[in-house]
Formats: sequence, structure tokens, C-alpha cells
Amino acid sequence: MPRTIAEAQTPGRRRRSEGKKTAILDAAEALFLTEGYDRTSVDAVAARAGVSKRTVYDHFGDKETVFLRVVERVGESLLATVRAAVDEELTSGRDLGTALTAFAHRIVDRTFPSPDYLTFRRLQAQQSPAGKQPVTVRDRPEQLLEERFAGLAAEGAIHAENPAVAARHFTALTITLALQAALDQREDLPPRDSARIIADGVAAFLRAYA
Amino acid sequence: MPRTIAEAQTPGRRRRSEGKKTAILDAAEALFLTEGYDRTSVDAVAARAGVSKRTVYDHFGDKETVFLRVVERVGESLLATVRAAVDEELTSGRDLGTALTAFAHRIVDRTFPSPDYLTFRRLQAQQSPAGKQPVTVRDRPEQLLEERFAGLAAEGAIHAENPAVAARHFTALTITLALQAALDQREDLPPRDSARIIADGVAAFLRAYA
DNA sequence: CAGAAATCACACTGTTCGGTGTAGTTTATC
DNA sequence: GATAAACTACACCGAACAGTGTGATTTCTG
Repeated sequence: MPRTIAEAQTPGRRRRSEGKKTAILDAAEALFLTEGYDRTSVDAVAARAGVSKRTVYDHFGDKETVFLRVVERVGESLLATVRAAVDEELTSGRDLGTALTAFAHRIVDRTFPSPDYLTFRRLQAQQSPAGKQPVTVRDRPEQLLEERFAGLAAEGAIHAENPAVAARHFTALTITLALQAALDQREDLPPRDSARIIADGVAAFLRAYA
Repeated sequence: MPRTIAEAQTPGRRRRSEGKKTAILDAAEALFLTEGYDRTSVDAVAARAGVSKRTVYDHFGDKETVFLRVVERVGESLLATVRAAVDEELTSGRDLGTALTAFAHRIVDRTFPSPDYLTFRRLQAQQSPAGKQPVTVRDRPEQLLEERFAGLAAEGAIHAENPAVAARHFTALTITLALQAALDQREDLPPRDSARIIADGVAAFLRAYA
């Protein structure tokens, strides 16, 4: 079992502890995602993380906090993904269709095998004890996109009185549809692949807004 | 407590039994929706239905079957709603924008206080013991719309090489966005009302496809 | 080496909940 | 008015599970 260079030198009580912590969060994320909150026992999380149940409780206090931390982590990851994609793909002076297509692809499938967006949505849909809601990053990614679209509108790249609406329309036509298709994936239907969906969506968007 | 005429005369053992059955399904639907599958106990369903727990088991055998029946019922209701809306609103010879707007509204808010579409999606997202999947109506409503759009394309009312894609785009731009907004509804953000969303969506759709 | 942090194994509690068994009660029907 | 279906009240079982307490063990650090 190789370690990263940073961990190799002086594992240190602190570093080891931190490692277990993320191992627990990783395990919890996977299980919450596939089994749901209720059907995921803390014992199962501990087992998957290769850790004793006691350690889980020492670190997080209770199950709900574990869930909260997982959602926070995924939310931050998603935000970083979107920010990078906006900054690097939606640059001025590039062909709009190409840029939009590349952007959508990055959000939808580039982040595999852990597509942040999908994971985040699924976890959000999860019902944890409705108690303390994860003061969520919610809407933050969307907001980033809206701002960029405002820029594009100012440049005249797209025509929209309301750039925020245009941004939501773009997301709906590409990312949402692609992820919806991925979610529905059952063995019976032919898999509508994301490339096709994104291409169609970008084309429609350009017809409406270019 | 007034009764319908049909029930008033000779309630009948059979009719009473059927009444309890739907009362159980009603209670279950409400609870599954607000609490989720796992957090809904059979005792709670029975209490809300004004029925003994034993009766629930006599009628349905187990909790999962209750869930299955609920999903089936909602799915059928949704299908009926969409079929009626397609037939009555998306008629030929009507102004396209008006027709599409009316159609979307019917799906989104006309069916209140039990918006079939929303309910159905939420229940589908629910994780019941992944066992027997509700051989769902899934995709049926979408299919109806696709067929009608094919007709519209043939008439020349919309321009689309692939009417099925156009149908999905329409749904994404109007219904999906409106329901998403309804779902997110938290007290903090200003409620983006569905009328605005639908109007924007129809406008964008027409720009892309009219 | 001594002390402390991190962790583990493990036993244990309390509760919730799905599901069953049963005996009794109401009520439509013949 | 006897019969049987529909239903209720209620006690009960067993399993799963969140969370705790404890004492031992490893492992870094001063």
C-alpha cells in the first residue's frame, strides 16, 4: 500500500488521525449514496473505513454529523469543479458553441468516477433527520454561472435581457438532462449518451440565445 | 360528515373495505412524501388512516407493497393528467405559445393541491428496499408528449429534426425548472414563481424551435 | 522510558419497528 | 337471528441499530 509523499515522512499521530477521518467520510459518502441515510448503519461505515465504530463516534459525535460533513465536503468539491470549469472553459474570444460544450462536458463527465454534481444532488435529496439542515452551498455553483453569463451578455456573445435566466436555461438543456439520463439508467432502455444530449442542448441554446 | 351518493346507500362490506384501502394509501402517500420511506412506520400510516395496524397488513401484506401500490397509483394519476393536458391544450390550429404555456401550467400547478408530477418524482427518488422495483409508468408521460411534438413538427408548427429531443427540451425549460424551484423553496430566497419561469421557458423554446 | 493521544475490541442499553397471533366486536347478508 | 367478512385492540417476538462505557493496545513525543 503506497502512500503519498507527504504522508510518508513522519506519519504523526495527527496525520494518521486525519487520514482515518477522511477514510470515514469516504466510506460514508459511498454508502449514503448507494443505500441512503437510514439504511446505512454506523457499523457499516466503520467496517468499510477499516475503523472501529468507536472511532467514528470519537471523531464525529453522531451519525447525523457524519452526514453533514459528507454533504459539506461534496458541496465544496462541486463548487471548486464549477469554478474551475467556468474560469477555464468559458473564456472570452472563444467560439461560443465550443466553449459551452466543453464546459458542460466537464461538469457532467470529466469529474468521473465521482461526478460531483450528481453526487451532490443525490445526497441533497436524501432525507436525514430533518434537524440541522446542511447550510448548503446550494445555488452557489449556479450563481457562478449566472455571473459569467452576465459577462457574455455584456460582450454581446449571447442575447438575453436576463442573463440569469439564460444560465438556468443552459443548465436545464444540457447538464440537468444529461444527469437525469444518467440517473434513470436502467438496463432496459438504450443509454442516451451524454455527448449526444449535450450537443443537442447546446444547439438549442444557441438557437435561442446566440 | 356527508357521503357521496354512491356510498350512502348500502355501504356494503366490500365498499367499506375498499374505502379503508384507499384511506391507507392516502395516509401512506402523505407520510412517505414528507417523511420518507424509512422514517414512516406502519403504525403511523395506520393511525393516520384511522385504521388498525392489523388491517394494513391484512390488506397489503407488508410495508413495501404499500409503497409499491402508492407509487403505482400516483403514476397512473400523473399519466392521466398528462394525457388530458396533451389532448385538450396542445390542439392544432391554436397559437403555439399560448398552447404550450397553458399545457405547462396544467402540469405544474393545475393539479394542486396534489401536483402529480412533483409527487411522483419525489416518490421515485425515495429509496424503498431496492427489491421489487415499481414496474413504473416512468417515461410514459414523456412519451405522450413526444408523440404530440412529432405531430406538431409534421404540421410545421415547430422545426425539429428530432421531435423527441424538442419535447425533452420543452419539458426541461418549463416543467422541470418550475418544479425544481418549487422543491428548493426555502424561506430565505424570494420565491421564483412558476408563471414567470414558464413564460421565460416558453419564450426560449419558441426562439429555438418556432 | 514515561505519558498521552489515538484507536480498538467488545459488551451492553434502550428503543424503534416490522410483522404475527389471537380473541373479541361490529355489521352486512341470507 | 345465525353466519361470516371486515376490523380492532393488544400483547408479543426478534432483529437492527444508535450510542456509551471500559479497559487494553499501539504509537508518537518529550
